[in-house]
Amino acid sequence: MAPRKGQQIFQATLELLATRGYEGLTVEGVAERSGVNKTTIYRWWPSKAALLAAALVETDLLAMETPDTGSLRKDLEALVHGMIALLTQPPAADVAVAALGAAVHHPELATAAQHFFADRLARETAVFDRARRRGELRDTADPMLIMDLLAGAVWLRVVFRGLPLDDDFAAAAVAAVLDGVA
Amino acid sequence: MAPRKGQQIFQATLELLATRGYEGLTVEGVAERSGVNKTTIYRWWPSKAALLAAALVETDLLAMETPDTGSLRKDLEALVHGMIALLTQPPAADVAVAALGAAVHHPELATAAQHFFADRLARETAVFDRARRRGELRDTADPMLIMDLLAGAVWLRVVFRGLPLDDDFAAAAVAAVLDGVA
Amino acid sequence: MAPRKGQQIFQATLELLATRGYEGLTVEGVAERSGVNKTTIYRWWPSKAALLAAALVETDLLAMETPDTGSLRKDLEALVHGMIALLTQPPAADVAVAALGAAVHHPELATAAQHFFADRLARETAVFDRARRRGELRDTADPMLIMDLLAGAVWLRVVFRGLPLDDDFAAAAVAAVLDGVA
Amino acid sequence: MAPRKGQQIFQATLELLATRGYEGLTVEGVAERSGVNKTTIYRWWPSKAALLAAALVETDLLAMETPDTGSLRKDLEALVHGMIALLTQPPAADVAVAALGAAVHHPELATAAQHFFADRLARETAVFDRARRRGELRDTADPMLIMDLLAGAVWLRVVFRGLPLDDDFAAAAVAAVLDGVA
DNA sequence: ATATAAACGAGACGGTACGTCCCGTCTTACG
DNA sequence: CGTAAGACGGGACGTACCGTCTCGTTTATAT
Repeated sequence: MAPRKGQQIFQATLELLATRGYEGLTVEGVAERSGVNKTTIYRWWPSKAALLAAALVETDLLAMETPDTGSLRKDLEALVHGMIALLTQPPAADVAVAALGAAVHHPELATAAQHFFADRLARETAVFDRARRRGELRDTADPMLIMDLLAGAVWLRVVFRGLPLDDDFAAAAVAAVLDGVA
Repeated sequence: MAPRKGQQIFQATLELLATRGYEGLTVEGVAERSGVNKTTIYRWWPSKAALLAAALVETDLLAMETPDTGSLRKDLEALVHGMIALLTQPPAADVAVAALGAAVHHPELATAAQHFFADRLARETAVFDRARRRGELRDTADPMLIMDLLAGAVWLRVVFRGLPLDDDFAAAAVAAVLDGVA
Repeated sequence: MAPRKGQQIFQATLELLATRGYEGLTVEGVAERSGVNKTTIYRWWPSKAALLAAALVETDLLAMETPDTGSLRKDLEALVHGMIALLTQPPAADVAVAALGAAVHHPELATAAQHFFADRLARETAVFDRARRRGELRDTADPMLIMDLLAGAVWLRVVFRGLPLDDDFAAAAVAAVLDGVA
Repeated sequence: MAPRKGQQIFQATLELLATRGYEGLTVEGVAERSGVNKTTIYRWWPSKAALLAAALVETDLLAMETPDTGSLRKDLEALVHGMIALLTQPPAADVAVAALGAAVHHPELATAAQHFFADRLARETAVFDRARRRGELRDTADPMLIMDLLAGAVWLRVVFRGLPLDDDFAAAAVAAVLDGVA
């Protein structure tokens, strides 16, 4: 259940998204770039957002690695690092930021975003499980909350505040959450 | 330096944004709704994003109150509460989420978002100053970091995960940051 | 040399022509309505016009009766009557007018129209032969011319002038041609 | 109330109609050929048929001359001649036949056709008035009927029978109507 | 009865044109 | 003489059919 040139279409979709942004991503542009007729795209996906969501599912551009350094602090710093890279290092950042930004406005992409974060959390759980076994984490600690604090801060800093993030930020953020600020 | 029907234009802009979303917000729609010619809008603002940025500056829909409960924890919980309300309670939420979402794609709005968060931080600073005076906060604690962790988590939960947030979340998030999870 | 569901196809063709007009008659519509795949239609007829031409050949919706009242005048009036009915009484009129109108633009249908009128003329010849035997017609009179004058007038009135035609018109037209107006 | 390049649009419309037929007449084609954007055409005319109707009203390609030879027979022969020319001599014939053929299917064009024939009849009336004054016409003779017989026969012969028409036809047709065939 | 060929259905595709929406610019008339 | 109405070129939208193609699956007939 996929068009014959599905890969070209997805690739063109992500390329256009990365280079021209979400509003510059047009079905006509994708069609031209992927050597497919516009009709074919509409035959398979009802909207630009649905097409992009499908392309995002297929790509491994946004894949994450699950760190396992032996220390929760280091693992979390690595995760924050990965998040920073995801939102700042081209070409993944162009895709990730634009797609997450568009998810605000489009249900199909919102769903994709939910899957994206749910999938990440599933992998991150391993980190917390190991930490808990090592006694590095309180029993009451909530992994989703911790990751949302950290990842949310990265998003806010990078996208909303437009500030650059360095290694120190990762360390400081992780420290704040692990050790508290009071 | 403002058109005669500036208020109607801004109001129409925010109404359209709230009801139809960012993509449904069109210059033509604003013109029609505010009884002004499209040309007039283009004379004063170069783009939809700039118009919206201006409208956001003028509105008090997104204003915040600075809590002063006598306790940092309570103050932070109140701030998180406010953030949750901002992103979930209509009509402010429709405007705030759409505008912040669009800021990802549009420089003018990104600038507005930066001002928005800078302005909030300036007010929040009072909370931290008081807390520091009361000895509720380490000297090394970074207010901006703390607020980014908390506000970022709210954004991520509400917008990217699509999850509802309640009072417990505010308390838990503040506790994590204040007390640490290790 | 006909598809298995030929009758359904022809019926669907004429139905669509009658209800939606020539432009609303589409191969896809015929395929759907007749429970046949679009490919099958294209296997047998090269175009919409060819399909319609074939359907018209098969139908007896446009058949005529040859009058024989014993009087040329009465016979001609009956023929004019039949022509009026053909162009004004549904459902035949919907098909006949649309098909003849389309014949202007499409060679296949033009050929069908020529056959249609040639066939009618062959039958009408009997009327004139009898009249000539009865001495009701000059030797020099040209049956085709007479019929073209009468039938042409009906077409022009009904289709181009959009006027309703009644019995008096038939009588007056026949009188003009039989008796002259000078 | 007309677009700035109205003349170019009308000209392109009639050219395309003449060269490519009614179905080959496309709004996009007219737009391109007349150096106008498609949007502009839709701004002024709701459909292809309406555009064509407007173009036909403006053109003098289909204008007729009113003969005045001093004899009804000659005048009528001249009128039939003109009708034959209108339906057979390019470029007028391409436009006239296609437009009248399309009038069968489109209300706007049907209206235009009615005006066209009504206008012709108004001019032809002069011929009949003169003839009546000269005593060449019975008092009961109906000009519209006479013209419909003659013009209808020309249409039927040329378009539906696909036969060539010569001077003899004009003479014979006029003779039949003036003198009768009985 | 069964092979075999014709006919068919399913459905993807490139393509053209449709008619619409909105963009941002430009012309023009008027107050 | 500047402002505002609105006409304009332009790009993309999403849709409808077109006519073509490939590929299995019936369905009849002719051994």
